[in-house]
Amino acid sequence: MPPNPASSAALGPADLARIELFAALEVEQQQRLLENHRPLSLAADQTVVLEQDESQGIFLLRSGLVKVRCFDLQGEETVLAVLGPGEVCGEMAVLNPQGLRTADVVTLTPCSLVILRAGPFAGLLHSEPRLSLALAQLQAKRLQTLNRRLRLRAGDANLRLLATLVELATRSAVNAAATDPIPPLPQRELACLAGLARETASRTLANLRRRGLVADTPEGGLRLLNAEDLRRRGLLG
Amino acid sequence: MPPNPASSAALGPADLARIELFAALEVEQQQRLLENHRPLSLAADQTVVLEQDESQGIFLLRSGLVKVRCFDLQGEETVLAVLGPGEVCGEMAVLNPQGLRTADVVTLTPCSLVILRAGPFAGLLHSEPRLSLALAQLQAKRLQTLNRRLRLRAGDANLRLLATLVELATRSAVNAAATDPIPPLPQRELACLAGLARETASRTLANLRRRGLVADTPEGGLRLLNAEDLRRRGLLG
DNA sequence: CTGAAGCTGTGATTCGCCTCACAGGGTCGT
DNA sequence: ACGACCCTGTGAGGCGAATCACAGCTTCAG
Repeated sequence: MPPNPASSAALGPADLARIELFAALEVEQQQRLLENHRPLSLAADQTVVLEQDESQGIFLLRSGLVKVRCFDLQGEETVLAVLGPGEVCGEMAVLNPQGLRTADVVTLTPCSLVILRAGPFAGLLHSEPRLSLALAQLQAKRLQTLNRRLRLRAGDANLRLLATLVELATRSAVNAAATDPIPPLPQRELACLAGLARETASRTLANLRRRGLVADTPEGGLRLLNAEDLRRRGLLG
Repeated sequence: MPPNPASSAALGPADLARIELFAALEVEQQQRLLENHRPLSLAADQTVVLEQDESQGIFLLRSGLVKVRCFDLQGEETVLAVLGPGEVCGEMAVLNPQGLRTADVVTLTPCSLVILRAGPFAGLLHSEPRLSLALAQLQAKRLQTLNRRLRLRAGDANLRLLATLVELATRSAVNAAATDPIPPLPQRELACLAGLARETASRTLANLRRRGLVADTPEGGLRLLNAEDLRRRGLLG
């Protein structure tokens, strides 16, 4: 599928400046990172990068949601992160000496993204402390959200599903709130994100609807209704 | 308790060179980091840093094991990481703009560690790409082990306990193998690390002993016996 | 129209772990 | 020596989620 012309047009330093990782760089440096960039548009449920893939490249997500996942030996899928507009992935493969991918990235919704060449990025990483420091800070943030994820795995089905919905809502747009709408996703996907069986997700969701904590949107998605309840559960902030 | 003179003596650049995070630095830079460092010796089960503590400082672990943990709203403890000799902690608080600690650090065994001043470290971070890059790489490694931890939470009690024992064994010394001995820890602690009830840890451990996968050491600790079995379960590498 | 395939809801059953309860054996202070 | 305390092992019961099974619904291709 050819890239969407509307989304690939006019990509410039202004786009990078909006991305935390690159915000501190000089315009000229941002220009260099943008050399030979390639736009990429994908439908939902498409693989962006494969584990063990050696293809180098930094992915900027312009719109849509993706999940970062891996499989254990029994074929069980574990979701490591959900990324939304303005976020970056693929930067860990550049840090890794072997340059191997350590996880899959798969679209949850239709996505528009941009691939930057890894070479200039890696080069700049060695010469520009602002970039490597920003990267370390990005990783620190990733560690924080992963910590949160780990904590939530101890909770029951309600908590886990709510936490998943909060994550989806807050990442579905830049500066999104927990009560912003969540794009339509199959229950199978929600269950997988929450680490639950599909049937349990269905029952739990029905439960949340009955309690007035979640409602369906006209578009077929979901919306969290009770921010106060979420705060009480420690799912905000 | 005063610091152990034997362990606090003669700390110099050679010590830092053995620590991945600082290995790439010039000797002169290492010297600067060591200015005003303080040694610290702790018994088992002592708190090193408190969550929300604003005290700045980088901790180098010279010997012993510590756990990094946090609590959720229900008072449940979640262990985020286990660190051993040669590892560093506290560096995330320097990256964090507010400088707040995001987790507790508690000793599992008697520990000898060194506290570096945060100021010089933070300064060097902004001027020396080798340091900030090494930090990003350290964070990347942390993310990897946290990913593994998250995956294992999906497994059953046997897998989780074995994974915990592997982690303890491999971190109990520099370059330790999974079949190296694990220092004595109360079952309560093992259970907490594995995310299990104490009784379940006891029963599961009995099970592993019966199957010849684990044995007690004369010192009161444990030792993993069957590396092949661990490999089959995806707990090595 | 019709059948295939995917999604959702729901019951019934099973299984694993948590919880409660308790007993025996160390260690320590007094 | 004695109790207080913590550690370990083990039994019994209950609960929550996975699993199995299926029915109604939509979508879509032929």
